[in-house]
Amino acid sequence: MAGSQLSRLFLMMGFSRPMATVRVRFAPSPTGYLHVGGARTALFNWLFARQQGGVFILRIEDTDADRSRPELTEAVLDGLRWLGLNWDEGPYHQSERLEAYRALAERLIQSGHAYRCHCTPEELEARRQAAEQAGRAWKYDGRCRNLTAAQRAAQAGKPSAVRFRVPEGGETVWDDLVYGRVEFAHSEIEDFVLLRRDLMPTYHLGVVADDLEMRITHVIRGADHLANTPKQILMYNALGTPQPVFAHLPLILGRDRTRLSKRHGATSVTSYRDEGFLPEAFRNFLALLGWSPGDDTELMRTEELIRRFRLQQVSRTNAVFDRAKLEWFNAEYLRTEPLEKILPQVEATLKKFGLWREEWAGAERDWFARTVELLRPRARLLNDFTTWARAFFSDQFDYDPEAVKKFLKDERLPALLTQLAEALAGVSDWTHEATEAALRGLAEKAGVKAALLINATRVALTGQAVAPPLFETMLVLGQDRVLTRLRCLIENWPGPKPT
RNA sequence: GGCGCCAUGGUGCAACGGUUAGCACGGCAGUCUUUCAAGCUGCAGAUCCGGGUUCGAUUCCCGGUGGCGCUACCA
Repeated sequence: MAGSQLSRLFLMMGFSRPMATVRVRFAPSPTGYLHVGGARTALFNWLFARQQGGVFILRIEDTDADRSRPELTEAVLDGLRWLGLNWDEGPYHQSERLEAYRALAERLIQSGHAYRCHCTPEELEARRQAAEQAGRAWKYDGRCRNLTAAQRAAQAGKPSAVRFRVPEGGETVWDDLVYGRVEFAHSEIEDFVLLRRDLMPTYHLGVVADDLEMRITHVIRGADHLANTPKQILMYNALGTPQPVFAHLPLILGRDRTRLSKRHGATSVTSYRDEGFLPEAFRNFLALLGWSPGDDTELMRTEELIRRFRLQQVSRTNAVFDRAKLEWFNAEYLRTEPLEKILPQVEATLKKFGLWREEWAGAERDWFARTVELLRPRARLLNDFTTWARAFFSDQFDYDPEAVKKFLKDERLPALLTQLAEALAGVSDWTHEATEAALRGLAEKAGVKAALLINATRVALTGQAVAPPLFETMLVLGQDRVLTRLRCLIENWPGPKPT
């Protein structure tokens, strides 16, 4: 038979059994921007899909009309695009599939797995309060669970919600790819609402209907959904359909160990983009929040992440978001990525700050590349190119007060720098060697340390106390600029003047 | 409160019955140097507590404590 031949073929290829194509989804609700936790969930889904040759689906869960903001969908997509998490299907919108959810709810009523509940939200709230005041844990009391035919008929046509009929005894157990065996007693699960009285589906209905419809094989989502899982499994059982594999991800916390939120600073991943983080660095950092390849490897390009990622290796412990480490990753990528991959990103950053000049893409392309190469070992964020390294791309820059204080305090400097400008003006071949010889020669003649001149000149040329090695800096700035900036500093001397 | 999950230095991860408990970030010190990074060297710093099981527990079991999550006609 063809099937068994196929099985044998898979066995020969090293697969234990022929598996259906992996299909995973990221299903954000557009109630906010793409935050770090959501981005990590999306990343893990994406890594798994890419590794398995599967399909990564994007689904927008926008059934809460009060809280969903359509324009935020675009913000979420924006974040995913920045991170390079491309999706193969979608984005699907739940708001466009309302009929399907209503039909599924009806089907569950027909099969006896769900029922109409006529309790109003106000009544429910009152009973909940009463129970809590009496010190009892509230759970829907099942008032409408077993109405007689006559009672149902009396309510026919009136607004009602649809609730799932949770089995009375027993428990639901599943084998989570991350958390292992997890079980919940049915007695702990209330008859949850599937369809609201306004006919909008709740999360549970929408998720199960869509995961079924989209043939999702693996549900990879935050551990905050752990307690939702038995409800959904109950629905799969009621529908007589196989359930997907579940893999829950530990949560990402802020420094104070509470859930990451606005209080902890940047909450949207695009704000990290705006600060000048590289997407590949951010991805690498994110991948290591709750997962490790099992050894000490940390720097992993995307291909390696895809190759080594294992859901089974995902940790069960919540992780604290460590900004300092993220910055380290970024600095590392800034220094070590192939220059061609960095240049366009520096270009985009300069454009964003209005410092870009078109000739750097044309005639002065080499100059631009050399300059970025010179600067990048000391940069931590892309934005450093427009702030700290501004003087390399613009003649308009300020002297950092700290630099002035540190390196321009010697009263002899105005005179010395005047002589230095003269000496440098006389250099005919503008090379590292020639400029260095001119400066050191002057230092020796004047009887001062070369470092005094070097440090002061660095401030003159860059406005900063920290910059690349001076003679390399002179080279990329060129003779005219160097002389101009030296004279400019002397004329506008910000340090102590000779008495 | 109930239910669930988790617990290795400040942080992220290793060690899945036997290691002087490893790596990275961060911190500190030294080195290099033309400032600052980078690099190199070194230092400090952890198995939540208590019981078991075992020749032997970070590891397995139980209890406690703590943290987090859920507890909606939100997702």
